[in-house]
Order: sequence, then structure tokens, then C-alpha cells
Amino acid sequence: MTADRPLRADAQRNRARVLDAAERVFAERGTAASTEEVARAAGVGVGTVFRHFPTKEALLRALVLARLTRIAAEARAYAAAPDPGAAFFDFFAATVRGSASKLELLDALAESGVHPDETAAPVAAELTEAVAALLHRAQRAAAVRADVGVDDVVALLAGASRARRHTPDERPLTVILDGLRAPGAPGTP
Amino acid sequence: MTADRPLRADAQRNRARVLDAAERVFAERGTAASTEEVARAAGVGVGTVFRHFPTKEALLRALVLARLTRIAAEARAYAAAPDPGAAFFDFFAATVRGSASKLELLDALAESGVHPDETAAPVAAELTEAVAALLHRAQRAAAVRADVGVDDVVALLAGASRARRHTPDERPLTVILDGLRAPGAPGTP
DNA sequence: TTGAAAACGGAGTGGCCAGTCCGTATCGTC
DNA sequence: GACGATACGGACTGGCCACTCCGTTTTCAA
Repeated sequence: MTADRPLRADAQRNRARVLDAAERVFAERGTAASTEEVARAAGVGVGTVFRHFPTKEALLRALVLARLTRIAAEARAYAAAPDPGAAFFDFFAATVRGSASKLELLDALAESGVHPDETAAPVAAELTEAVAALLHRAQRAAAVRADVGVDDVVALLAGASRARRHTPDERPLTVILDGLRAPGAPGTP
Repeated sequence: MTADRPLRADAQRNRARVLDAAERVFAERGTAASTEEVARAAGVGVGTVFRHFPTKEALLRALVLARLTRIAAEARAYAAAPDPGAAFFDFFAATVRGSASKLELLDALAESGVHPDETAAPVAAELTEAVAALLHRAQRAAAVRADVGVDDVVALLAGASRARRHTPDERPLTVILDGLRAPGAPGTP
């Protein structure tokens, strides 16, 4: 229970800069990029990076968390759209387009033996819930096939992102979206 | 033009062992596993590993090459199946099932800034050609949608493998296969 | 069988990188 | 404006890991 008093103005600014720089650097140089590179890109000393994120792993974690949070928020936003089918498919497509090279952070984490922690769990739950809402509404409207679950959708999000890293082409995404459509729905004509 | 005379018996044996061990070790510990770990798993000294593969990158490359070669061979084998649609879909499914955790090697390579070299090019071409044959035959038979190209199929192979790492579930694969089917063909009923 | 060529093993080396430490700079409060 | 608290920068350290080197072992051809 640390009585986390608000950060000083410069500290807040630097924390944000580091997060930003880390996202950029890791996206383009891979997660093996050194912390010093991140610090340089942020215009900050390494010490500062490590003060805010005691470990490189913590930094990675924070990035993943931020991303998951953003995606969850977007999912909730799409839930407001009138057409259940469009809401689901638009969310899916937008997420894939926006995450092509970034979702891999998640995998980077998983690969390096990082176990999900208590901080991540609620966010993950939040995401799952938001996607489930979108999915189930779309399924009730017979826009999405009934036999897929939330986990399948998440797995397909990851898969579609990976496919996109292979080609900038939209075709693979289209194929996956079509595969998700319910038999009767307009899609593959 | 090195006059590569045949390897001595022990050398051949060890080379194979190293390749084997490397595949296992990198698959389960990630490509960040040290060369020494690979050597130990192969029952060999590090020196031996480096004699056969002058660089860790070269070892990774060799693994990817071997895998691509195997997949290409399998693609050619499936081309012999009577039903063009089944040939394509069975090949796709088998490759994904067999490569779930292994195709990532390819990505590991790509990520660490490894540029495709002259050795890889012919094998890649071979693979592309074999897949193209399968794909086009299936498309002519109206089993696979006409608007996807070989590159899309390869991207989707990678994507499906990634999805599979997320869930052992078959559903995501099914979704992708269904997305690939031609409109009229039997698939999503 | 024997000896030269080919391989082997593994201790050693150099470089890189995560993480620390502390003297200095900045902030914010009175 | 002044002082304590907070944050900063970056030189430094320890450990790990790719790769080298060479004395020893194995192969194989004659």
C-alpha cells in the first residue's frame, strides 16, 4: 500500500515520453532493442526509464496494458453502433489495422516467460467482456456464426494481425471476416 | 566455390543432432535460448555448433530453411490427391497443425533484421510454386474463392499458426478455412 | 596399422545490456 | 527566494552470451 502521491509535473511528462518512445522503438527495432535506445528516443537518461519502470519487463508490461486498455475502450465504443454486425466487424477490422505490428508485444511477453500478473488480469477481463458483448450481440443478430467464442475471436485478432505483418494486403483480413460471418448473412456472396 | 568434399561421418551425425536439438530448444525456450543450451541438448560442445553454423543467425536460418523445405515437399505431396479442394484444405490444416509453435522461427528471423539471402530464395520460390499449384487447382475446381493469391494464403498460414498458439482450439482454423472457401462450395452450410 | 586430415570439446574473451548509485538539477511550497 | 523533497542523467558494474582458439580425439585411406 504505497501512498502514491501525485507525480511531479516533469516526472509525469517523462513517464509519458518514455512510454511513447518505447512503443515506437520496440515496434520498429523489435523488443530486443536496448533500454538505452528507448531512453535516447525519449530524450531522457536511462536512470529515468528505470525509475519509472523498475525492469524492462515492467516497461513491456505497461505497454501491453496500455494497448489492451485502448482496445477494450474501442470495443466498448463500437458497441454503441446501431448495426450489431457492422459494430463487430468494424471493430475487428479497425483493431487489426491499428495493431498490425503492435500486438506482437503481447506475444513477446508471453514468449519471454512472463506470467500474467494481477495488474493485467482486470484489464484482460475488461477486454474479454467488451468483446463478448460485441460478439454476442452480433450473433443474436445472426451476423456472426454462432459457433465461435470470445477466445476464438481474440485468437483470430492475433492471427489476423500477424497475417497483416506478412502482407499489407487487405485480402487475408477479408477472408477471416468472411469466415466469421453467419451462413445467411451478406458477406461472401 | 568451395570444393565441399563430403563431411566425415561424425560431423554429419553431429550436424543433424544440432539441428534437431536447436529446433526443440528454440521451440520451447524461445529463440533467445543460448547456443550453449542448444549444444548441451545436442550432447555436443559449443565449438561444434559454431563449426557447423558460424553464427547463431546461420543456425536459425538453417532451421527456417529446413522447415520451408519440408512444407514445400508436403505441398507437393498433397497436390497428388484426387480432390483439388480437399488437397488444398488438408494441406493448409496439416501445415497449421504441425507448425503452430515453429513457424514463428520465420518471424524471429524477420524481426531480428535478417534479410533473406540467396540460399533462402530458391526454397521460398519452391514453396510459393508448390502452394500456387495447389491453390490454382482448387480455384479452378471452384473450391477456393477466386480472389485470393498465393501471398494471401501464405500470410493466412502464418496467421492461423499464430492464432493456434493462442488457443489449442480448432475453431479459429475452421473459421479461416471457411473464409477461404468459394461461395458455392460446401463448407459453412 | 598408422599417420595426416578433419572434427571435437570447452575454457577463455570481448562486448553488450539490464539495472544501480549518487552528485546535480528541477519542482513546488511557505 | 529559499529550502526540502523529488526527479534527473549518465558513468559504472556484473553477468550473460556469441564467438574463438587450440590441445585432444576420431575418422579414414593407404
